[in-house]
Amino acid sequence: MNLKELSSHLGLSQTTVSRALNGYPEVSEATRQRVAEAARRHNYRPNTRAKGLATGRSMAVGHVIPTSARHEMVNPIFGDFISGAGETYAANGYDMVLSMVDDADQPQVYRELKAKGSVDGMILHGPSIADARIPLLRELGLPFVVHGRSSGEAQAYSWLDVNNAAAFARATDLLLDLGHARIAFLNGLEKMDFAQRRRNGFERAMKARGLKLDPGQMRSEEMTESYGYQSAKELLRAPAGPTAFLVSSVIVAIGVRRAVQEMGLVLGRDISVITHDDDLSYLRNGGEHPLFTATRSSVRDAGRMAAQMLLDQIAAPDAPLMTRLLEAPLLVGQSTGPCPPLQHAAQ
Amino acid sequence: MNLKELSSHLGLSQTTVSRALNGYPEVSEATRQRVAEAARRHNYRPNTRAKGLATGRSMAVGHVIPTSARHEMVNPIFGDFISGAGETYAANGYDMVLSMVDDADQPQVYRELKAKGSVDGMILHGPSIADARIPLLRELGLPFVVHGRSSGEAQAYSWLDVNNAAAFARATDLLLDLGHARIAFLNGLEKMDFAQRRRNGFERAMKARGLKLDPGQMRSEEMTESYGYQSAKELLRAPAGPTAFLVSSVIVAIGVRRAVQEMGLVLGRDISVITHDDDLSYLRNGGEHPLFTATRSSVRDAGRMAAQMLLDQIAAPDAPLMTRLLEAPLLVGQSTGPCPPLQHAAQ
DNA sequence: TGAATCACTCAAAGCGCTTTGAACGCGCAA
DNA sequence: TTGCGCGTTCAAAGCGCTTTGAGTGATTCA
Repeated sequence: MNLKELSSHLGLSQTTVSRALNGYPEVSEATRQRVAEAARRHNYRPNTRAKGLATGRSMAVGHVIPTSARHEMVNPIFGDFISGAGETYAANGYDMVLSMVDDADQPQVYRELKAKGSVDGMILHGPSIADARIPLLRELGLPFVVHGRSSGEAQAYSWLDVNNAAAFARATDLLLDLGHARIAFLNGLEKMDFAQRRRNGFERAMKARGLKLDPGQMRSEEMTESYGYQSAKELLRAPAGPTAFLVSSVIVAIGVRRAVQEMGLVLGRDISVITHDDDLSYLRNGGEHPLFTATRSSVRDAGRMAAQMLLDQIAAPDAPLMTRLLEAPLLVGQSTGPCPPLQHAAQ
Repeated sequence: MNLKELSSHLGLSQTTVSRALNGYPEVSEATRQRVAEAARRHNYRPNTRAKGLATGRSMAVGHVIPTSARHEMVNPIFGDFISGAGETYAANGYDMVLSMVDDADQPQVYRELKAKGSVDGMILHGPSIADARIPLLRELGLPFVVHGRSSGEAQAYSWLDVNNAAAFARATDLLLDLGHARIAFLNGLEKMDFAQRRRNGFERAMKARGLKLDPGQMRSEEMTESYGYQSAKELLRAPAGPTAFLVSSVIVAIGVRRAVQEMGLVLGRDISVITHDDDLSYLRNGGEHPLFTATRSSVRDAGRMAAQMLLDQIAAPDAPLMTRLLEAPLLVGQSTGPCPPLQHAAQ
């Protein structure tokens, strides 16, 4: 069922039918009703491609998800982020087109999406320090919103980010307040901007108390369970190992917990752990009394908001750029406690 | 840069340029070179919508991901599945359009994608028993491939599935061989077809040894960490609790592990656990000597394959339907051992 | 009464591409 | 010389929609 058929059915011109359906004022109310009714009855939906061709808009938003080809790794937060964003798109009649591509191929993909006219705007995921994609998107003239930020980018751009530095500083402060001094820091990959900021937060808090950093207790890797496990195991075995861990994701924290328990230690008593918690649906950390003490920020909400910001920007391209900084509250759970008076037995 | 501009640049007609770029034979080799070169220089990409309108194909594939609105839950395997599928699409010039919608809205979304002509085919995720979406898609006339199967669907359709029944029967057999008799079964939601099949495998293996099923030790829930934790905790506290767990996903198994350890028991000694392992990138279960004994099947590979099956079907709609059953080998890890002679202390 | 206004409707152009059917120029056989 | 076939190129139609600019008939005003 297309416009032509529908309008000949109704004995009206395509113009009138199109206008009736798109809410233009120069159509009598009676006709509009008649048209709407017929459209419903025949389950008529304007063809997206034709509509797009005529209007010059695609009613679609692109998400280019970076994947590490080396590890075949895709960050588990994307599912939830996209699910949140998808809600917003669905509510506004937008489609979401997804490309999952290796870091190296990203610029090419952006160029292509633009040249092919597949999308009206983009969400940029996983920004690194001085991310080259930001100037690229600006040059391409596609509206975009960055999930995260990119230090080193001079010009303004739209972004939505968690206040990672503040959150990790606060978390560090709590550990310090509890008497911990040897704090291991298991960060994400530090070419990622968010990881850099978390590190800054951690270092700032440590230095504020006059503590010096121990590079041997700071790591930076892709955030997997086994990264947490291996690191914790190694660090805890070493003499003068950490009494607390500051960790970048619940998945990594689960690995840390495994190591801790395997060594016969007790979480929250012998070893404290604070993690960032993206509030993933399948990995809920508990509500009132969470398992892990954590800085929490729902990545699904972030998806919803980022999508809305992008749609606003598409609707009003000349409106000023928007930015949004979300605070991540620190929720105390069962994984933190005062620093034990005696050093735990190494090994 | 569009066709018209490009061809006037070259002093050729749009016809010739279009044909040169699409590999038609009636273009001289010299012209083809010249055109290709110019296209490259100007970074020309045919506009997707225009091309789609002219050809009647959209060069896009739809994935409709079911989300449980109630739990804001999206199955964590989708990220990896889609990442695998995305590889295949990218290699073949297809886009992927994603809708994340509540179960209840699914039929409407399929109808709409068809009516709007947004996609040339679909992957159907998370089939339930007698899933109504299968007849719907058939009726709509869209090529589709099901990830999983749907018992109760009479007519043929394309699918790609793991042999869940066999895998879970094999896993159960191993536990029984190790002397376990009280085996708790933490299944996924049993309205899901895969969960039903896993249950069948489990029950078949139990009955084959003349064991009767204990409904009190069989559960069925959305596969979260806390589901595993809560269930294990409750079951292990009860008198005559299980000595082994058969579990539907690594996430759930992690919850079980937490409960086991919290109760002072040792995994692989006091309590055995076998789980299904989708080989998620951020939750690798270890290669040679895995942490969990598991039936393993890479959901990323499944994505790759399902996507290829769909593209084949789009290319040759009249070819016979394809189906593919993947076996999931049982890899022995550290979470299984002989049933302990004495019952472990309850609580 | 005629002109101007208004509310509504329409035919046709155009979005950027593919594809049909026609045309063109050339060499070769008759 | 004509005629044919071949290799190559082209003009134009059409995909399904929006939107411009032009009616049309009824109503109002002078």
